This record gives sequence, structure tokens and C-alpha cells, in this order.
Amino acid sequence: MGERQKKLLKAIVESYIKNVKPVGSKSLCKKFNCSSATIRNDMMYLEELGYLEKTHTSSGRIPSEKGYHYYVENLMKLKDITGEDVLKLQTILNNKDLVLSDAINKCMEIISDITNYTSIVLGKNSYNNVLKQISIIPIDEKKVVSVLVTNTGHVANRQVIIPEDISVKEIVKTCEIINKSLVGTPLNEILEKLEFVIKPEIAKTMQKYEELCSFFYDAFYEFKDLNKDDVFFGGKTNILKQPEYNEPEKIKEIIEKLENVELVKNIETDDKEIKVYIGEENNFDPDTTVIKTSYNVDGEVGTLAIIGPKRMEYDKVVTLLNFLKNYIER
Amino acid sequence: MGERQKKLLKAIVESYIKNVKPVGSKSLCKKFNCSSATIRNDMMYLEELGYLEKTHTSSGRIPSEKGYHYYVENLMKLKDITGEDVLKLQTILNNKDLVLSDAINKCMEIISDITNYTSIVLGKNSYNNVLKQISIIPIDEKKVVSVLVTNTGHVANRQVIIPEDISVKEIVKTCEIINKSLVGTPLNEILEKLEFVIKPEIAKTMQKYEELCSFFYDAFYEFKDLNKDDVFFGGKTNILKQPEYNEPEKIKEIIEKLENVELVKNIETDDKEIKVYIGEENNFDPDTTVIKTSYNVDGEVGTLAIIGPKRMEYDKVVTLLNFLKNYIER
DNA sequence: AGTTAGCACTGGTGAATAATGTGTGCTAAG
DNA sequence: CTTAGCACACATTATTCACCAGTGCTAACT
Repeated sequence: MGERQKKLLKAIVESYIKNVKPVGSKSLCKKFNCSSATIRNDMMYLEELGYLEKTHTSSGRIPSEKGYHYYVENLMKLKDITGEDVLKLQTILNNKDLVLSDAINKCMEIISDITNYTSIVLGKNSYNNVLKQISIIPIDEKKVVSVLVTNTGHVANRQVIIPEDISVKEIVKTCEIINKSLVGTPLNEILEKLEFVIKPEIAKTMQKYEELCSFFYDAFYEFKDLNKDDVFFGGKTNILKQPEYNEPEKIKEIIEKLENVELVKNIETDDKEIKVYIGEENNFDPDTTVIKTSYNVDGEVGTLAIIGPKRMEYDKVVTLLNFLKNYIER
Repeated sequence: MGERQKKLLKAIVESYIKNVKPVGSKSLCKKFNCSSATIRNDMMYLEELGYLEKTHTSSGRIPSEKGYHYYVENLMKLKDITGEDVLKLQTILNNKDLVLSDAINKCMEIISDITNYTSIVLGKNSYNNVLKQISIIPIDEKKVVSVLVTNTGHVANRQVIIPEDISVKEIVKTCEIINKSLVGTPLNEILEKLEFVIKPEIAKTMQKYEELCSFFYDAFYEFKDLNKDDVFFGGKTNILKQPEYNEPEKIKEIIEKLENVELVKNIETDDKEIKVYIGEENNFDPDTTVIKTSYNVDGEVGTLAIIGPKRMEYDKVVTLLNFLKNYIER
């Protein structure tokens, strides 16, 4: 691919990103100081290589997924990190009163607003977290609330019904034993340890050790969530402002997917780089591009993702994500 | 309005609800054993009274908002509480392992699924709740987590940064005092009591009482949320399956509104009856009907709401809501 | 007085047609 | 290698036409 062809591909991608409509040969004449026929010849060549496509036999060209890819990897230039957008982000990030996750969420919300794409934060709430404390708080004769706190300050709670044959006293006592023995245990090992450490231990002193363990199994069960992704959307529906979402079925399709928690959680990544997944190669929606990266701040890890049309302002998004990621990771 | 005219209005409303298209005079001939001209005469009369409308000069009639209203109040018959739908609800409601709010949410989800309308539960999390316990759990040198539990078992938590000039010890001690003095206090009075009860009390024994109170003010501040509505959607986008949502703008408009938390929270009601708000008279969206009612189960109160097109299966929705409300309130 | 048949009329719907414009591929000449 | 010129392809839009479902009105009928 010659130099002019590269420039041409770049021009076509950028024009299409900006103007949404297929770009024809004539529109590029002045820019390249040559006739439309020349442009057409190059276009044909780029199409043969698979970088361009036509929507119908005599339309202008649009970039193929391969074309976008080439653009992202070889042609685009990251923007300078300046301007009011970045200023907004900095203001938030410098606010020391904000807990990290809140700051990240707010930043992603802003990025969503200035780009009109949908942003997602998948905070792996307590990846690698260990138990800091568990409390049992009796609510009435039939119910207690169990509250679990991790070493990073995440909290989960659950209401549990007290089985008829157990007394609150026994529960509280068992809870104390658990606190003594299990503090420092990674969350995902808690259930296991409950069975193989706690049960034998309380078997010595308590009659109803089976029932008690089963009760705590119950109480801990939903805390698994702490290990799961916590999903935050910044401007969930901003992507609908993109002109590609102009027909009912397309809108409903994307909304459906954004509401599908399982699908969204799939976006999670632990890739330290910012990766761009265009169309078919993301497993979210073949008509979109997903740009994502992980972050890791003092063991608090998660995923930042932006979902937009394939015709996305790649340079802008990558620049912003890059800035945010670097800033929070210092 | 004569007897036949009432029957006619009923037939028109029900036909339109079912078939979505304006109903013409001829389609009702057999049912009323008369000619289309007769029907037309009655239709004209009903239109004069404001119960019917035309979409254009020579279309069939559709019910006006006034017409729907008359239908709901005078014409429709509640369905029998039978069938598999109700069975599904009962199964959930009989599951004793489910906490009330979860059971309600699941039921509303089912109602949304069988009707294809959007259902909302606004659980006033802890209306009238009082403080049961507050704990301070140190996370590291700079952070603590405050955990607040209410008498109904609701939990709120918040990470707070420790001001430089206060020690964790002092915080924990103050916390104990708060627990002694403030347990039983309604949540919305906590901040007030912090100022006028706690501050004077700790002023006796602690030097930095000002700073400590300010710290706890901070720690409590977001717990106000507990007094706010907790929004749950059952099948948020089910309403999009209704044929009226067949153009991009309409879809985007309703999605926008459903994403607008403030607007949704406005739906809240404390009306014990099931009320139907058709079109302009609901302040959510003039093209929809909102059917809502409050529930109150042992002091746990909230709002159940269904949002659908004005052309809604009023009898079905009211019947289902009625069943659910009565069942949970025993 | 209420009901009905008949008729002219209105507006929506869908198919067919035509006109226009934007773009292409190809060829041949510069 | 570049360019002008030309025939062709397809999307878009507007126009027309026929059709249909429905109405309002009038006059006749029970």
C-alpha cells in the first residue's frame, strides 16, 4: 500500500466517522490534488485489499472492519491531552473527598456525555478482597441481618430468616468464632472454610453445629456477589444519539443488550492495554465497537469500557481512556 | 347515555385495546344486531360527549382519554382471580425463604412479562425506620466504613476518610455513645440529634467534639438515601413490545424517561386504592397510562406501578395489582 | 322516533412510474 | 501513471393512480 493510499484510507475513515455517509471519489479531489478517477483507482485497490466496502454497486465507499482496524493500528494519531474535556476529568479526579470508584464512575459519565457513546465500569468490587469483619444484627425474633466488610471497605449485607430450632444466642456465638478464625480469608474461600474449619471447631462446643453452619452458609451465600462485577453505566442510552440508531429494531436490539446484565458483564477484561474490538470481534454486538481496558489501583481492579458504533471517534476515545487509566493508576 | 351506547363504548374500547386499529361501524353490526348506520349514529353521539375520537375525518373511532376513563370507572369488569398467571404469583408469595421486597419484585417482574408493560416498585426502603445499630469498621489508617442498620433490617454503608486530627479511637468511642443514645431514633432525625444531643454529650469528655460531630455528620450524610425510594424495574423495556412503539423518536422518548430516576421516583404514591392515571393526567408521559397503588406491610411501605400505553388491558392489570396488594398485606 | 339503505365524499395505503442525482467501472487518450 | 468521458447502477423522491375502509347525510321504511 503506497503512501497516498494510506492517506486516502485515513481520509475516508475520518470522513465517514464525521459525516456518516459513504464517501465518494469526487469529494476527495481537492484534498489530493488529483481527479476523481485517480481516487477511484486507489479506492478500487483498497477495496481489493479488503479495507473498503460499498453499500451497493454504485455508492461511495465505507471502511470495512479491517479498514477500521488498519486505521486504529497504523493511521490514527492520538490527540493531545488538553482542552476542557480533560479539565473536567481532572477536577473530579482531584477531588479528594470522592471514593475512587465514585470518581471513576463520574469520569466515565463525562466521557459518555462528550462522546455520545455508552460507557460502562465493571468494578470487580472486591477482587482479592479478604474478610475484615462479619456482624450479625438481630432484627426481630425471626430475622437477622448479616453484614460483611472486606479489607478494602466494601460492604455486603443480607437478611436471613432464623431457622426455628436455632437461637440468636447460638448464632452470635458462632459469629464470634467465625470472626476469630476467618478474618483475613479471601472471600471466595469463605464457604469452603466454613465447612472444613468452622464446622469442626464449633462441633466441640455446640450441639446444633450442622444447623448453624447451614445457617451461615445461607448468610454468606449472596456475598459471592462481592466477587462479581458491579456494573455502572454512564449515560446508558447516549449511544442512541448516534445516527445509526434510527430504526425501531436497531434501537430495541441495543437496548435489549444493554439491559442484559450477563452480556454486559462479559465485557470484563484484565488486559492492561487499551484494546479496540470492532464489530464481529467483540462479543457484545456486531454492529458496535467496544473499547476497553482494565484498571488496577492498589488492588482495586475493574474494567473501563466504551461502546459506540463502529464508526467511532477512535482517537478521541482512546485518548480519553488512556488519560483516565493513567491518571488513576498514577 | 343509553344502555346500548354504554355497551357500544365498552365494545369499542375493548376492540381497540385488542386490535390497536380504529374501530369502524361495520365491524360491530353483528354484535349489536343492527346496521352500521345505527352504530354510526350512536358513535356520533359518543363523540359529541367526548368519549370517542377520530384519527382523521373518515377513520374509525378510538377512545379518548375521557372514554378510557369512563370505561375504567363504569364499564370494565375485573377478571376472576384464577388461571396460571395468578398461580405463578402465588408460588412466589408462598416461598417463605424470600424476603418481602424480593418477593414483590419478582411478582412485578412476572406481571410485566405477562402483560408486556413496564412495572416499577418504589420501595420506600425505610420509611419510618429507626436506627438499630451503627458500626464503625476501620479499613486502614485513612479510611473507615460506617455501617448503619435499621429496625427493619435495611443496611446502608459508606466509606469515610478520617480527618487528620482525629484518631480512630476517638471515633469508635463516639460511635459507642451514639449507639447508646440514638438507637430508636427515626432516620430523618439523626442528623438533628447528632447536633443537639450527641454534641453536648461528648463535649463533656472529648476535646475535639466539633471535629468528631462533623465527621459523623459526614458519615451519616448519605444514609439519607435510606429514606429515599429504592427503584426496581421489572422488565424495564417490556413496554417497547407494544405496537405504539414503532418509531425511533417514541422509543427514545420513553427510554429517556425510564432512565430518568427523578421522574420515575415521582410516580410514588401513598394512595391505598389502585388508581389509574390515563395520558395527560399522569405526570410521567402523556402517551402512557400509569396504574399505581401503595402497599404497606408491617410498616414497610412502597409503591407498585405499571406503565403501559393508554390502550392498556385495564381489567387485567388492575386485577393483578389488586391480587398482589391484597395478598402481601394479608 | 328510531332504524336502515343508499350515496357522495374523505383520507390512508400501496403499487407503479418517472425523474433526479450520486456514484461507479471502464476505456482510451494525454 | 493520470485523466476525461461515457454508460450504467442504485438509492431517493415525487407523482400518479386505484383501492379501500370508513364517514356524514338524506330519504325512506317500520
